[in-house]
Amino acid sequence: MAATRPKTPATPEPAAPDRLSEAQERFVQAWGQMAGAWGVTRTMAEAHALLYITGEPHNSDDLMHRLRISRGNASMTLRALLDWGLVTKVHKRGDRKEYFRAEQDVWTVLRTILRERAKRELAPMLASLHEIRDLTSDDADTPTTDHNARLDAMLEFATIADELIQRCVEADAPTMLGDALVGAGAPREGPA
Amino acid sequence: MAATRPKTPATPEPAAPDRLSEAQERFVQAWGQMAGAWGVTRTMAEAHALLYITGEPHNSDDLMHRLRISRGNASMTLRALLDWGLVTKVHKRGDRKEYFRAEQDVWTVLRTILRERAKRELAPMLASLHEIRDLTSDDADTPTTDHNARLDAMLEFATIADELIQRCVEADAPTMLGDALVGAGAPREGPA
DNA sequence: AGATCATTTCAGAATATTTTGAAACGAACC
DNA sequence: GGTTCGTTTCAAAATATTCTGAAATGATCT
Repeated sequence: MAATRPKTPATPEPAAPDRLSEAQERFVQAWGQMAGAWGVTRTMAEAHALLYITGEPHNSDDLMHRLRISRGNASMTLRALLDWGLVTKVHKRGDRKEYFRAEQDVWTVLRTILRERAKRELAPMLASLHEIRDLTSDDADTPTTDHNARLDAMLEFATIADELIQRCVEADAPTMLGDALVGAGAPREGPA
Repeated sequence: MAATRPKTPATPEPAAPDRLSEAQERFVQAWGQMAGAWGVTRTMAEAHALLYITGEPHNSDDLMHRLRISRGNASMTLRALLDWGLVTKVHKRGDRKEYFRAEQDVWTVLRTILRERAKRELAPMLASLHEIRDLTSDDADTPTTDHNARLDAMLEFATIADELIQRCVEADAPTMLGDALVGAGAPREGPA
């Protein structure tokens, strides 16, 4: 029965390279589904996933073919990833093309994403909250005191979140979870 | 000069209710911009913001008018918020309409969002990663060892994130930042 | 300079997401 | 039973987002 080329129609045991490719492909897909969670487009996430899981630098053409996207899209996607700081340029001797490599440490990737999202989303939010708070700050009317309390709660929340992220961003990989998150300004009650 | 009704054409000092309305409106807008960060639609975020900042229960009609959305949209949005657990139903005596109130504690809101997103996004991701890992688990080929290492790093990362979120979700508000985040399984190197 | 190859740009096309509005449904009253 | 008022549903419309592809730009070589 068992032969070097079995006639079994349904793939019985794919060769190692095939399994690797399939694993890579599925990883790219899975990571692409998380795109929303990271606040990037699906293609950005897929491109990043490909660069991460292969570990190798790739150029625009590689992306075009493996992700089946247009040249323009590949260019824009890589530029956006560069802008986020999720990939870096790599030059290859004797090759005119530009290559891109993804950061290989997952904790650094997380810190990069936290930093960018805090900058792009949290900071403007904090600014808005402060402005809004000023609208009713000098008002002693009863109807606004409740409103102000709610606004202040949100403001404190956003501020703590900002500080927490700041700590994570500044920490180095191994201490991130340990040191960075401790004593981040939790709203503790008693003093002693 | 100063009179009970000054003639100045450009609004010099809006009455307190006006400033309150404006503050509410701007808060709703600001919160709506964070919609992407929470993984909900802009309208869901705006509706939640309105219910939060006013502190009062509102019905479908209130939402329609204050948010200028259709009846159908208001219904779907409220149902989605209920589904997320971000609002609760409130019944008013002698009123057929259903009212909805937003959770007032911001840390509880955060925990709710973390719980839902972990369930909807992280859990499927973890499942996928395990499946993918199995594709090349029994493979001793050199090309797959690097791949497996990267996949394992990602798997460990996602697992820790899941545990961390779990702790936050289970913690009660005041201890969330303090106790929940400490000792969450950080990848420490040396033992001593 | 001119030739060649890589990259960027961006208006229009393709997709995906969100919203509408009217009809169907349901629940509370008479 | 029927009527009224409120809610839900969902196909079609409106919007928003992402992608394409070809032309423009830039970069490197002879």
